[in-house]
Amino acid sequence: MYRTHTCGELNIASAGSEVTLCGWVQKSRDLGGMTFIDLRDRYGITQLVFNIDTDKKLCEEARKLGREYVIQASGKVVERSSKNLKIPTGEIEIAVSSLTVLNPSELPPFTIEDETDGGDELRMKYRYLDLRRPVLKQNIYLRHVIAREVRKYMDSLGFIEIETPVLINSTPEGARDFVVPSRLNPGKFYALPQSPQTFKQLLMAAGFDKYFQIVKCFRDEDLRADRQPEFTQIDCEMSFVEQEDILTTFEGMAKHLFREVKGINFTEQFRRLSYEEALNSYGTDKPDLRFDMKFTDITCIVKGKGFPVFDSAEYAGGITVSGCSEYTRRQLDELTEFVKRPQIGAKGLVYVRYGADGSLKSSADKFFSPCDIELWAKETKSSPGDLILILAGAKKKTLAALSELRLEMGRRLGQRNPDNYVPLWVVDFPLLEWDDETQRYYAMHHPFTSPKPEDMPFMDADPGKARANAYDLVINGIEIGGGSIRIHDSSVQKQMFRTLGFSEEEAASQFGFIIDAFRYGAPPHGGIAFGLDRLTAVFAGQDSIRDFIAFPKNNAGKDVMIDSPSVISPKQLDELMISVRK
RNA sequence: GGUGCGGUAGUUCAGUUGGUUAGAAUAUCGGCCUGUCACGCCGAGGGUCGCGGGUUCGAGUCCCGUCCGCACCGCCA
Repeated sequence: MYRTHTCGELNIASAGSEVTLCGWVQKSRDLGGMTFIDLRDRYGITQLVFNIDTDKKLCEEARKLGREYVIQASGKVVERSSKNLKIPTGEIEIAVSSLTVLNPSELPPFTIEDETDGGDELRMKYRYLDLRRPVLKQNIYLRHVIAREVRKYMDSLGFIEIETPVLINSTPEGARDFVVPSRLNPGKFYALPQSPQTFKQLLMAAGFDKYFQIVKCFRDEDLRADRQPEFTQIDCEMSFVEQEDILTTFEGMAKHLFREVKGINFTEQFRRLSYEEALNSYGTDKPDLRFDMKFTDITCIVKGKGFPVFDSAEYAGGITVSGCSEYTRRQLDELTEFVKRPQIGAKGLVYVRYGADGSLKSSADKFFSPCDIELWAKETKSSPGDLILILAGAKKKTLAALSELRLEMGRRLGQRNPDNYVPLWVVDFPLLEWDDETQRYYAMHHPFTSPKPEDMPFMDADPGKARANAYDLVINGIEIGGGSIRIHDSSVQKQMFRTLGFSEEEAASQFGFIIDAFRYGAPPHGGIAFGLDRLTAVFAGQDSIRDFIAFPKNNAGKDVMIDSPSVISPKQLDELMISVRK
């Protein structure tokens, strides 16, 4: 037996007992006559002590131990004469009587500490060392706990976890697929699933009325801090349900997770916003509702006064920032620069300072009378001490820019506290989205999403107006999950394919199996999928999902530790009947 | 495909207007030290300034190109 205890479990109650611990040398403090060693494992740190008076030879050996040596130490648990109350094991130490080096270590390229001296790039290259750091261990553990609690909750409701295949077919809709050549079928390719969407619907047709799966999904698109080419979904589907059933069931799951993982009890129902409300009030379909700062549409009242910027604008909207009327010229210039960045793309920023004394001073005073400005202040429900920020231009772009500005102001006012959680359902998404480039409609969610029955008449006349039985769960401005009630009626499905511009043949060749299946009695069904990586990051109050994945990819989709992707041998290419263009 | 920021000691960074031998912290190594826990004190070693080219008497610093990293836009049903 290598060890009797871990490095995180011994305390004052264990004093006097003989124990054996294994772990890594985190740090040694050599005081001359005595040497202290912090021994680290997954569970914590326990101090070892060596005294030259007790055992000179052993003490000499201890002095030679380098960082990250793997050792085994036996001895007696003793109460410390000077305690460290910062760590759980800080009241005791091990008076070591025998020491074995299980494996020495070369000097690691960065320090294995929470406040490491290593940069991102280096840490990614030596990810297995990075993962030794307690902060990262906690992240990975948090992910495990969330997955465990998901399984507990789902099981308690009678859901069963079913695996679906990873080698499937490419479909042209949606994200780019990762493809895998088939050796047995030369010239043919599998694709990795972007989600198990069609398979979970087939499971409904098969009568598994409550399915879930914690499953890897793959999308060959550019990466972001919150987007990886392979990521994990909590994928769920239910039969004989309406939208309300899904929202209730999975709001329950979210509440269960908040309670069990974070100790937060949500007693009230989560807020709900329609897609349209979300867009008009916050400029985005995933608003951060930790603070309000709602948009006010002032297009009508600012037009026709001779200010060309406003007169030519399709939309003008403002936000009221409380308590910022004293913003300096420099701060306002900073905000102007912020919205003019190419990523945001506003042409400029109009502001009104509503002084504490009731005075109104705007950057467009030239064109507007005090009366006009007063009307703006009234319309935006501003009061003395506030700052009103106004953007104008093309509607879609301006709403998006104003949304970014709103988030920036929320951040500046400290209203985006990561320990505060505000979940939100966004509902009534549009069914379709027009694409200018290809001059056709695309399914906003996917082509199996059902239209709202009352919007069916739009399908032929004005498809852009049709709303879907689709919903997203948003927490603190992060899209955590989304789903829909699916189409189970083959005539509706045919109508959908028609609206998307698919011929019967195209629909049959791409989705024939699901169309076929639905001819044999598919139940009404719907579902939802949550991003486990994002959910974990949000629970830890972080923006990037990379530190919640044991072995993530970098910005360019590479794993720098194993140097992937890489070239394959001519022999392999030959077997796959593939030639690579030079 | 595009925008921005960055690349200097093992590591994290500083480096002024282009000017002497490129610095600090930390890590490492050696010495001292019996209650440390960010131990302390003394000393030492450690540099292809990402790479290539250009301007200049002289380039870490300016210019061009290129590679790499991060964030973002496009993209992500």
